[in-house]
Amino acid sequence: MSNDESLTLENQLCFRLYSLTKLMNRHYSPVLKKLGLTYSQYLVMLVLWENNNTRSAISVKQLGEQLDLDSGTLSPLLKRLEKQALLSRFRNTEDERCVEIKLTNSGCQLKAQAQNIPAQMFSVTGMSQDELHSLNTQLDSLLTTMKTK
Amino acid sequence: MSNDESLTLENQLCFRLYSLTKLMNRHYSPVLKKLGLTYSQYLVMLVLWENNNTRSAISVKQLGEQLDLDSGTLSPLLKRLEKQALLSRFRNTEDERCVEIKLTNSGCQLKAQAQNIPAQMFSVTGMSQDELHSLNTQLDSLLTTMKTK
DNA sequence: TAAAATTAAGTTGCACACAATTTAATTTTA
DNA sequence: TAAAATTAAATTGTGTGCAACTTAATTTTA
Repeated sequence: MSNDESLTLENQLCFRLYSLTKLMNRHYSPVLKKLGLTYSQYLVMLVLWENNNTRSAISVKQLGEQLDLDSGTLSPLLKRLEKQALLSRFRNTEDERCVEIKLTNSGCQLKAQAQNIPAQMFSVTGMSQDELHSLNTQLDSLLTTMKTK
Repeated sequence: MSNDESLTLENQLCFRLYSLTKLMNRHYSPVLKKLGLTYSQYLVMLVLWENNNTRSAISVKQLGEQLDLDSGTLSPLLKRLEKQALLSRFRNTEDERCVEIKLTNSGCQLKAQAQNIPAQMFSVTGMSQDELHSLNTQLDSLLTTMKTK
């Protein structure tokens, strides 16, 4: 491919990822709005639900590692979720630099309302389980490569 | 897969797309910074370069259709590019509702500095041309499906 | 152990995305 | 053709992402 051809929208993997991410967000938004969540807030809740976080806590730093987000993004986002009473934030007594996040009961209960979202979103893709799995594998390998470069 | 398993980060296509888009952006940013562009601004410039836009103009609406962005995003972004003297904006005299965008000479000249970016980014993916083409095809089909639902 | 370095959150500032609204121009239609 | 509807940009407000910086706590090291 010539330099000139490479420099077009339709030849760019990145534009496809960018467009798909926006499109995904637009499909998630109306569904998540019923739970009072944005997509990023939903990701945080996924991590907390996954760890059955009502009992044990997770630090902002750990959350940031799992979601690949820094405190500049997470701090205000977590404050909004706290204001909605979905989680609570408190300083670790052993190490006062760390802030720990715990689900409230209502944050834990919200999980029930989210149970059908993955299936709903899967149906929007129009893909088979096999196609989805294959695409996930390719994207994982790309993620791994790009993280190390 | 159970509802509970579906509701985890690692099982979500969307999280992969979201993470990859952010990762791509982090690889583009330092490269684009040398040209004084953000990734979104780069996309706009790609469309303008592609249409050899120094002579013929393109409306904000057309730009928005190609990039899937609305005026709420494009209007301030285009103003910033105008301030950098990369493009000019003027009302269409036939239909005063429309604003037309034209590259300036310096905006057109910037293309030369962008010529090697696609190859540079391709190398970051670590993929072969065949793998890239295959992934692009899969993402295109997903884009098409999700746009119509 | 006191000073220097590191670490974790939080803050500030900038640039998107996008919903919702506003303004002005054009087109439709009653 | 005057009123209603539509269209194109721009504006406003909210919520990310992230770079750069600040603050406070902890760890390292000289």
